[in-house]
Amino acid sequence: MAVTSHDVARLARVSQPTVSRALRDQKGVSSATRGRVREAARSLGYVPSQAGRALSTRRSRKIGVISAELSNPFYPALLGPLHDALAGHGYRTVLFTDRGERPIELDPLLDGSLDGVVLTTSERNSSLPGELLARGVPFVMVNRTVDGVAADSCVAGNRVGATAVAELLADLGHRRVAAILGPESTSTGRERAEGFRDALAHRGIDLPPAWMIRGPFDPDTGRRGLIRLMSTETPPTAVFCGNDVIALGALNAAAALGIDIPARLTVVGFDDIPMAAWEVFDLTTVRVDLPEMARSVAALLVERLARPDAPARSVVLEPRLIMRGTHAPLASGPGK
Amino acid sequence: MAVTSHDVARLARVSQPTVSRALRDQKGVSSATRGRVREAARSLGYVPSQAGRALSTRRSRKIGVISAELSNPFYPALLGPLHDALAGHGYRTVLFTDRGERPIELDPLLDGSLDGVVLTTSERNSSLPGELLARGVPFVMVNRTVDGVAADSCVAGNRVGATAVAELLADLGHRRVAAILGPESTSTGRERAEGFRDALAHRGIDLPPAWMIRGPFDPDTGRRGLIRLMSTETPPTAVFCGNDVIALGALNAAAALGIDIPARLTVVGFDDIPMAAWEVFDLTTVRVDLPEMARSVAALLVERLARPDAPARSVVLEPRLIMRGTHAPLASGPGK
DNA sequence: ACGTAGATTGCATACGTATGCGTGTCAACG
DNA sequence: CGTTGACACGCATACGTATGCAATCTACGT
Repeated sequence: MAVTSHDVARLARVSQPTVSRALRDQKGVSSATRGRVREAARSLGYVPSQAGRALSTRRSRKIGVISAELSNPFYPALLGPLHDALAGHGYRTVLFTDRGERPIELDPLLDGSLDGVVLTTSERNSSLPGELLARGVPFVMVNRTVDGVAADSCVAGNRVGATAVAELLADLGHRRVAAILGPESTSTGRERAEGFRDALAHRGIDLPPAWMIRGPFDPDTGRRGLIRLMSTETPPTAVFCGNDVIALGALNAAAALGIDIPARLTVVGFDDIPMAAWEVFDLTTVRVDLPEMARSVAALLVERLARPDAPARSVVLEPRLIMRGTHAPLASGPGK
Repeated sequence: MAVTSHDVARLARVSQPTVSRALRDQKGVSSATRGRVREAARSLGYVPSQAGRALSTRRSRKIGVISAELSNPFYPALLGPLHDALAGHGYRTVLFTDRGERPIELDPLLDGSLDGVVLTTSERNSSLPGELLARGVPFVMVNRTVDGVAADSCVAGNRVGATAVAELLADLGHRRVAAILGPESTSTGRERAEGFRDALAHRGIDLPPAWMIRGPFDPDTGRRGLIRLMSTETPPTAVFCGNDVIALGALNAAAALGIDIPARLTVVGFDDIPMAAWEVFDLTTVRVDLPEMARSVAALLVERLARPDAPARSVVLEPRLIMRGTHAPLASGPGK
């Protein structure tokens, strides 16, 4: 049924290897022959089989990317640029979604059908990097890292960013400050939490445990977290969210509760995903340059493929505060 | 470097074909041998090569899914369930993103490395279905269809849904009604537009061309459309949006313009993507059961794979109005 | 004891492409 | 005219798995 290079060879009256060489513009084929082969291939609608090629060359020019579910808007924001960056290096992206439920399926990553892997969802104690390392599968971690694994990675300056937020809130006069954070089991969750708490402490502001709420990086965490925080008698006047997705959830809860933002409550996020700039949110946040992160990851991976035994490298992207509309000075007036 | 079935065979002191049979639980292998092979495979960490398997069986158990960019929230909402539904039938999903710019790359769809394809982004005049048909690649169109191609498809009842919206707006007393619609070049764009216009006409309400704004199914279309509509001297009192993503853009513009929704303007969407239910939007819309659509598509494709020559089938999902907070009766009071 | 059915296993090969190596051709050069 | 070399091309084979078929073995019935 399918057209193979043998069919093309027969039509062009050459051998199959000559077809292979001609179509890939290798030298050793006369231009007359090349023309005949091209024409034959075109007229038959020949498309080289990737399976055959991969088997023969042991390379697929495909990169596996492990992502959380796409319904979490952070991941599309990262994956789009990543897809483009890899394409720029001639690699196709194969997406694997990692719903938390059960561990991700290993076989498709290890069976040699991928030239490399990008990990975006690793928990700090994940065994996946170790597996890949043991199998010799080149990989890069992005956004999150894993404890004690010497591998290429590209992450944001989480502590620096969180510190900047703490400074901002302190400068605005806030003293009753809370946080709705990501899981302790992720590097981003932990580093942003620590950076924020430490920087607040440095400014003499205490962050009581009850005001450090934890949950997955999803809108529901923000929603529930905010409801809990605001239902106490003396609620916080500012909330730092572990990422934008959590912050959007918090803003939704605020809308549901009728809480005026930023007049009554300051909310700050982290990442600056595209939706943060939407007018209904207008979220003050910490920008992580995701396109830059994507480019950086692609470059790291490509170099790793070229030199498998080179020492591991880590790239840290410095984040930047983006001032929008969800922060305000502490209301000094008559208050409530 | 990689472990092959030959390595396993050597260790288990059997032939390679026996390894192949043993690990796939075929009959004709004694349980003693099967045990030895299993153990050998386990101890070597053997993972069968998909490339080799695909080459030999001519099947990959992979389905290609063509989607628009993931930054458009409609697609994650459809792709998540679709991924699950296909997985339920034992198929893996391979994602291809179709940015409008240049036509999608054909070769990876035709080279035999996919058992089937799901099209989500077709323009009405797209040549892709024809190509797939000519090549004998099984495929199903979902959400959108293509003119004059007899192929399996699963779509929403776009005219019915749009009619329901028109009825609602008329019942609420609105007479100055506008629409911000998707591209005429898509079946959804056209059917929703026609259904809406016709149903309005049936109720004696005219939809002047200037109030039928067209654009891609993205937030910016909604944003710009609403700004244009509301900057006339007698703006509409209700706007129907071609899908939820456009509606969200419109709501953002309304927020930016300080337009009170629904008091001053009714906005209705189409699809009921998860974000429509977020409190900050609380969008009244037409629900398309995307999980059901996904299941239906998966079933259609699986049956197509089983019987390639069966007649084409079309499934239409009946939509349902979801009343939330962005619609209201026409303000009968003193008005502005 | 002998034939036979059934179970277990190996042999040979196919799938489609890529590549090392050998062969043939022809022009240029001595 | 013989030699050398470059060039174009084909032959053989490898990549890893699956499968039709033949071979071997076991057990059983007569």
